[in-house]
Amino acid sequence: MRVLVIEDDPEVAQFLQRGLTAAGHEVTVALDGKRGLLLATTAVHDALIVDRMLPGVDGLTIIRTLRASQIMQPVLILSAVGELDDRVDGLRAGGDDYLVKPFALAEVLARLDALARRVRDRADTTTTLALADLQLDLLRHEVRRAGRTIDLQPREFQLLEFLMRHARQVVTRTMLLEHVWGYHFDPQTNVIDVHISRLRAKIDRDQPVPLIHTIRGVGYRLGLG
Amino acid sequence: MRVLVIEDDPEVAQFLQRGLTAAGHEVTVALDGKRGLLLATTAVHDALIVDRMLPGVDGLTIIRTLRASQIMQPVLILSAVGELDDRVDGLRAGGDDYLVKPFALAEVLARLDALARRVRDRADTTTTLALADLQLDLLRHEVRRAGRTIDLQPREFQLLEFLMRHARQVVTRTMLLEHVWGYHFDPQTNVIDVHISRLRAKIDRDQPVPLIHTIRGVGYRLGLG
DNA sequence: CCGCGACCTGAAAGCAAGCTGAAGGCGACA
DNA sequence: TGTCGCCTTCAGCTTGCTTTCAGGTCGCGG
Repeated sequence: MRVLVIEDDPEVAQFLQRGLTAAGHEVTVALDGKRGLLLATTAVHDALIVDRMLPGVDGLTIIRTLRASQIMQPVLILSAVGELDDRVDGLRAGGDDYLVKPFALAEVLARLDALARRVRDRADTTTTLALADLQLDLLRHEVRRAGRTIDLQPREFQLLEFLMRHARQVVTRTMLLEHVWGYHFDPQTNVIDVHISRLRAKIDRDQPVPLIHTIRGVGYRLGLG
Repeated sequence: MRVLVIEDDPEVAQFLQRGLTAAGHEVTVALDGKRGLLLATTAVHDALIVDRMLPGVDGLTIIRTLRASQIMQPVLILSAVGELDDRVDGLRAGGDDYLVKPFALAEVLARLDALARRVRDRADTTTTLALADLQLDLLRHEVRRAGRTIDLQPREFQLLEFLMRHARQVVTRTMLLEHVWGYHFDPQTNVIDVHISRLRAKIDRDQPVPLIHTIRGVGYRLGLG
């Protein structure tokens, strides 16, 4: 699991990083809210651990901002306060679970597992695909990037859907021809290039971070980096 | 009201059974989770009262299982714990209300009434569908847009009803053929186009905002934007 | 009980718009 | 410097919209 930890106390941050890494997770740490928000919106994570009190951008503000951008990764809130009212605020802001300092590493891992399980259950009714700030709603047949709705042609939609279903993987031209076009041969034209180009113009143009990457000689990859 | 009580403590169970029966309800008691789940899925009840902590199958698990099977009877959760985390978990699992032990009989009855009322309200609104300024009254068989009554042919009414029941979602041609026409094959004609056209003429013509949208190559979507 | 007419439905045809894919020239990466 | 990929243009074709027409059904009146 790729976990983003947003925590200003370097001691706690390191404790989490070590513990989670030891448990087999991939951990990114942000030491302030601003940086955390940036990472949360631009990089892909399976879960977030966010401190309630942060210098600069407050933890709850981060969560609200993310939820407003339809980023629905599970969030585990950390708090030194532990008062009930605070808990309610946190959960109301869109947090999924709450943990009061001091906490045992085992508890963090347990709650993280619980969150992941819940997300997996939710994913059974796969009606929407998401990657960073890009999301595709199959039921509504709607694509959004950074909150803005994007109109796609049928072929473009199919193409993007396939890319999103194989997010972060390299997708070869042959795979695309087979699954998006239904061709089982090479049409000897540049259809794919053309549609990737059109998709880029709609998805990546005017965006700070491109999501469609060319792997020269191989194919394409949808993702960050 | 037919109430199913799932509670392992025989004292509490008997207390509830007596109290509810005296108040005119029909009560079934299950003393463990397994038996409770069986009764909940096989017999008809108007409401459930479920203990949070149960030997065998946990109370929250019962609720989740029921909700997953689309059993939407109102559930009142009982808990000896009374901590906030627990409440949140319970409500998130699909419970409708929460009661902390020890409780007064009057309170149980009051909450049960509240739940029943909520369900009744929910059922009332089922006779009418609405989207933006368009509304469809199933009982009166009447359609209004922006306050003006609109005459629809039977087939047009069926079509609109189906679209409204799937508002904001894409409805494919196949779905329409199956559910509005009852065809399980492609009639190879443009019936759908024709009726959509007629419906548009009545619903969307002379309106500033169209509600019926074409998703090229897929179907149609009723909604704004 | 039969016949007429209004109305509803679904098929077909013509039309318009929108989408797709082929080709060519340009740019970038190795 | 050569190869691979990108972008634009354009023509053809698919898709969907609208109108017209004919068959069928229901209700009413003779």
